[in-house]
Parts: sequence; C-alpha cells; structure tokens
Amino acid sequence: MTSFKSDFLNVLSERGFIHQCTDAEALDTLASAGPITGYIGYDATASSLHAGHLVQIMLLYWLQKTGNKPIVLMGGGTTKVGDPTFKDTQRPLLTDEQIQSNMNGIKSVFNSFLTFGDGATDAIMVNNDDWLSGFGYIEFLRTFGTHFTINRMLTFDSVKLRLEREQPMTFLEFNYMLMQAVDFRELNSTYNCVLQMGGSDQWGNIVNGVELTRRLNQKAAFGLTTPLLTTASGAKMGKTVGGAVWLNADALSPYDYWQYWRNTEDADVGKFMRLFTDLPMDEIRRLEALQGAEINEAKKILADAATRLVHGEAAAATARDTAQKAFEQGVLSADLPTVEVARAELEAGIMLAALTTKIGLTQSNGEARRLAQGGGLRVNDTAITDGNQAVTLADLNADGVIKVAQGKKKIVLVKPV
RNA sequence: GGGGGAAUGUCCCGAGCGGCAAAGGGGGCGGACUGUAAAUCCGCUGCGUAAGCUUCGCAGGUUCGAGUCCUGCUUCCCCCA
Repeated sequence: MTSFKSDFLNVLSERGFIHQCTDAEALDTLASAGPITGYIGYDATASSLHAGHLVQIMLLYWLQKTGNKPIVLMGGGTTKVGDPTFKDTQRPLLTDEQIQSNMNGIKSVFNSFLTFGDGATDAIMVNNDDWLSGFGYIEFLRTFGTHFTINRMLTFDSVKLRLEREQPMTFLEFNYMLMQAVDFRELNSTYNCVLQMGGSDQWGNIVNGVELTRRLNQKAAFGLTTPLLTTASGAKMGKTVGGAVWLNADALSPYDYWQYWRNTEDADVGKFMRLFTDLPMDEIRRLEALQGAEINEAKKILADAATRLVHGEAAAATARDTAQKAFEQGVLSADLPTVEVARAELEAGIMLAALTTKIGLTQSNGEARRLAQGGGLRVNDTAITDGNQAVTLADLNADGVIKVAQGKKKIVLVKPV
C-alpha cells in the first residue's frame, strides 16, 4: 500500500485519497505503463458544487498532473432520475431547465483545476444525457437489464439501508445504479476510459459499472473511492455558517471561502493540506508539525493554497490581505463584503435590526434583536445591545462606511449611495 | 379488498390530561475563555417596536377554548387476504 509504481497512485496514497480500490495492483501496473483515462460523474442537483465535492475534483486534478486524462461527466441524464444512495427519501425531481441551468453553473469550476483540450492528457467534459436519453425502454432492458440480478442489487447498501429503514424506494430510483454502470461502459467504449472514481458512498454504484464494463467490453476496468470526510470533531465537511461552502464565486465569495479554510481545526490542518492543496509533501509535513499558536501560520497557508486553486492567485492574495487587516491589525479593508444602502434611508435613520436584516446578516428583525441582546452585534466595533437603536449617517467612519459585525467573524461594510 | 398505526415548531430527532407559542435533545447562531482552533461554561433559536399575528399532513366540525375530541381526504408503515 505504501509504494506504487505509478506516480498517480503514489500521490493519491500519500495524500490520503484512497479508501477502496477494486484492484490497486493491476491499476498501478496499467497506470505506470502509460497514460490512462479516468472519470468522475457529477449530478446537476445544485447550481454550484461545494467543498464536499472538492476531494473528487482533486482526484481529477492529480490524475491529470501525473500525466493522465480526466473526463468530467456531467450527469444531465442521471439527474433526471436522482441518485437514491444513502438518502431516506426521494428528492424532488428537477425539470430539464433546472438541470441545464445547474450544469452551466457547475461547469465553470473545472476550468480552475483542469486543462481542457484535444491533447492526449487534456481533460474533456461529456454529458450522459447524450446517450442515456437515447435508449428505448425495451432496448435498455434487453441490453443491460440482463446483466443485473435483483438479488444482487438488493444487497447493495444504497438499496438495503433504505429498505431496512422501511422507507420507500421507487422503481425509478432503483434504476439509478444501472444508468451509472452504463455510463462507465459507454466511456470505456468511446474513450477507452478504465477508471471511475468517487466518494466512498459511491462504491456500490462504481463496482456495478466496473463489472458491466468488463462483461460487455471484455476490458479491464477499475474503481477507486475516497474516504468519507469529516472534521476532527466529527462534523460533515463543507457545511458552515450560511450553508454549504460553495465553490462558485457568485455563491460564496473568495473572502468567505478563504475564511472557511482559515478556521480549520488544528487537528485537521495536515489532512486538509494533503487533500485540498497542491503543496509539496515536505512542506505539509513541516507545517502540520507546528504547535500552539504557530499553527495559525499553517492555516493561512492552507487557506491561501486552497483558495488559489479555486479562485486564482489574485483572489487568494486579496482575501488573505483583507482578513489580515481585519483580524490582525484591526484595520478595515475596502475588500470586505460591502453592501450599498440608500443614503436617504440612513439620513432618516434606520433601525439596527432592520439594517442587519436588510444586508443579510440576520434573517428577521426579531433574530437581530435577540442577537444584539446577547452582545452579538457591533457597529463600528461597539457592541449595541438594543436592536431598536437607529443607525444614521452620523455613524459613518472616516472612510465613509459603517462597519457592521455579527459576532467576530462576519463583517459587512455599509456604504451609502 | 379488510384491520391496525404514523404524520408536531418550515434543519433533524422527539414529548405533548382540551387552556400551548407547545417539554427535551441534536444541529445552528451569539457571549465568556483562547490562537479567527478544540474542549468547557452561559444565552438565543416562529413573525411583529408593540397591541398582536401565524404554527402541529390537508379540509371541515364539536367547544368559551383543539396539536390534543369527531368526520372526510392525502401520504407513509405494519398485519391479514
């Protein structure tokens, strides 16, 4: 397990990406002999991917970095069915328009990680709707249905757990694993793709694809999954304050993204650097060994590197600079999240609670008042305990803005226009 | 087709003799302590400045008053056929 012949598996192994692999030795042999093609599928259930998908994206990143060809499979077809894996209830079905719009949102992220093109190791993006939607029902059943037994399908955790919990699973959802298997076989036929990767929850689905490909195409096919990621204190990765840690800049600003990584728990620093950055291993080993307050330096480097991969060098530098000024020097930076408010409103005086709700720090005036009472709201660094207090133009600071903070980490600048 | 059970605070689990804005958890948020960490302790967690308003699958009914009783409907689970 420690030493492979191929760069690809060596990197994945030492960085902690590998949870299960259908046949690591054979895959290693194949990968060391020349470029291989591998893929990961992403269903279009939201308009942006989030930090939970990041591990998988990094798999493709390293696949390409080590001289192989990545395929990004957009699940335009599979999303129409909905992956039932480890969900208790069926998700609402999305319309074709929603799916299309979500796919458009998701696509852009990959440009930051992968090089697309026509070259041997250039990444390509395909949509499984292209082949899945073309099948006739009888045709599909006769071609693929004969290779799956219900007996076996019922043993997969994705199905078994749902049944054990006495939750209904529709026939529609039950077919999802067949479609995913067909994807692999299709990519194998068309692009000579030999590897499917994914999260550990996808193991069952992946194995099905591997077997179908072997059976129908008589070619080698492999599956590899990543471990389920949690933080050291057991929380799921990728969820935080305002929801998910989105990768698209319009869903979550680079500054907030940087902050997410900056707030990593001590115990996770090394693990996260291995998984979510391209920092060299020596440096990671040095940084994760830092003790006490010094590890904060490592967290900044982690945040820099992670942000750089998604949003680029410039955005990462700005985010770091902004954070540094706000937290370490107590200086305001114009790059903090800024919300414009009509000058007239401030002139008349606006209730603090109403203001925080307006700028999105709180969801209702009541919530803002309670927050204020607990000392969680600050205007220009002064805690205001009365949410009814008015905020006016008189509160503008020297830079012509009002600094409103919820807690210590969420800061918004209010600018009159 | 017959019989039995279940749906609760727009995150989850989950109590709830007819007087309840509704127990208790988890999660989340805020405060204290720190290192923008973890752990711990404390507070908040339907809307409204307020009077008050709107919540317990849906629609009706009984009652001064219903999450709680009655009727119908929807969805789900279990048993029998």
